[in-house]
Amino acid sequence: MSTASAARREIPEATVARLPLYLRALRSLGARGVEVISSEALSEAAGVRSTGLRKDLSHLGSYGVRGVGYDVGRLSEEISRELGLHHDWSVAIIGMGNLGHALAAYGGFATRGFSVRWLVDEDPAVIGTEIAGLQVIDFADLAKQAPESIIAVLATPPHAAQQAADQAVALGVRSILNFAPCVITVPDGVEVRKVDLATELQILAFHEQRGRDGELSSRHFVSKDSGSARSIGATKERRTSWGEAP
Amino acid sequence: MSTASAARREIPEATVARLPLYLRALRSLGARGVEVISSEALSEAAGVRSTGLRKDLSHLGSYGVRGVGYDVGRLSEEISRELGLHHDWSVAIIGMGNLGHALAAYGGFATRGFSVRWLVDEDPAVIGTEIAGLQVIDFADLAKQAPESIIAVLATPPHAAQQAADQAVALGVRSILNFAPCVITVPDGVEVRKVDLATELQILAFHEQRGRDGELSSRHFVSKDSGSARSIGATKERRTSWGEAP
DNA sequence: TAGATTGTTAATCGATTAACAATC
DNA sequence: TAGATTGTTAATCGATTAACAATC
Repeated sequence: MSTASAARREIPEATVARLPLYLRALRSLGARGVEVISSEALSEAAGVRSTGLRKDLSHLGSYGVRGVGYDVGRLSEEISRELGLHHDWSVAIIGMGNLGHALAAYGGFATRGFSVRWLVDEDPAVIGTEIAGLQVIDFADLAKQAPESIIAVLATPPHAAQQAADQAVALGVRSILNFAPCVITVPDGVEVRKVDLATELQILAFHEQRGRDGELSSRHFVSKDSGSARSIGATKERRTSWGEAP
Repeated sequence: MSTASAARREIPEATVARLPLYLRALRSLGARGVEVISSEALSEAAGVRSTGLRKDLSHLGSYGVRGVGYDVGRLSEEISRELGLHHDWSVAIIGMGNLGHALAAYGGFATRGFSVRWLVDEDPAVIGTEIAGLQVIDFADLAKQAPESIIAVLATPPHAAQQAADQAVALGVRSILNFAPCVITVPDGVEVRKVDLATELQILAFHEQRGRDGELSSRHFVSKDSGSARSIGATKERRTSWGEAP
């Protein structure tokens, strides 16, 4: 399927991490009927610098038109393809506590290429119950039902995370999103990304503390990671209620 | 309170982002009765390289003893102080959908220096209800009750996030953790960090796709961001059930 | 053609790693 | 003293920014 010209471009890790932001912005623009957009405007919508955006996109190839900009639909397609979103990914959520429960019901995955298809727990009191339209199963059942490649979302308490990760890996899982606030160890070839909510708050606390102390020196708190604080004047559509989760 | 020697050390952003990981590992070690630890062992528990750990700690000062290691209690204290965790931070969660609900009930904040004290929504059907022992209030009430410095956790749907952020900022909030999958714009001096769940999955999908294609070239997927995939042989305590969230 | 905007090259900046001298 | 381990300096690496030539 891959042609000779498909020599695998190396895409910098920092760029990969931003592609989803561009895609998100493009989809939103597309939904509003925007068909062509400049790097300047797109970068603003994505919360990055235009020069960085162009550099990032240059790693994918040349999909823009000088003097004009980028075709929103075309660029969405190309980024989707690059991210591997042309087929849907199946997700298993492991650990049905508060967080696992919320993630199971979270609507934000389906719209972005992921189907939550399995909910796993080891507590007999939870197994068999229905959450967000799915039956909670145990690992043995997951092994039977999930021969294909899946992404595991770990939402167990920390003391159970390593064991759960081991079981997932034994099933062939090679991508894990870890919400448990602990380090998990996996074999080579398995990728782990982590989201630690309290860690994020602690980083904010650090800056807030520094900020108050150093008030008079009038620093600017332009965080590296968050990025979004950087851009000014981005789209400002408002209104409506927010009873439902993001 | 600050002495002349308290010339404000600049701590690199990358270091700040890792301090919470060190603290987490130290607390866990301390709870197990470990009193002294080498940079080598601590780095493994935290999922980083020992050389990086020492470099990070050197920004805080010299709290280790050559030939011996670090005092677990002392280092915990110093990092806590550096992060501003010697007083508890108050958190307001904005948006009581699935995710906001789960975050309100999430036990992992309290143990790490944060008190969730306010739950905010604008839906009259939700305001006044009780979640995790707290009454849901509206912004007007929050304005009355929260004169002090607070951290806002945004868990609204994307279309409502900017407005909610504006209202929070108007109340004096200067630190925002944004779970809504959109860019929000804030004035200088306000810091935003973001957590986008679908984005994390898309980054994993990218690597998984690459991995399968490039199988024969036997790459190693050592992600920059996740870091935890790097260390091998870290602590492996197991067992017990995981009915509850992390 | 003139104006706009991309894609790329070069310069800067920051973060990681390696090496090792200091010192317990 | 000998062995271990920190803290720091220098080298490498990668990511960001600036500048501008290519070109629609």
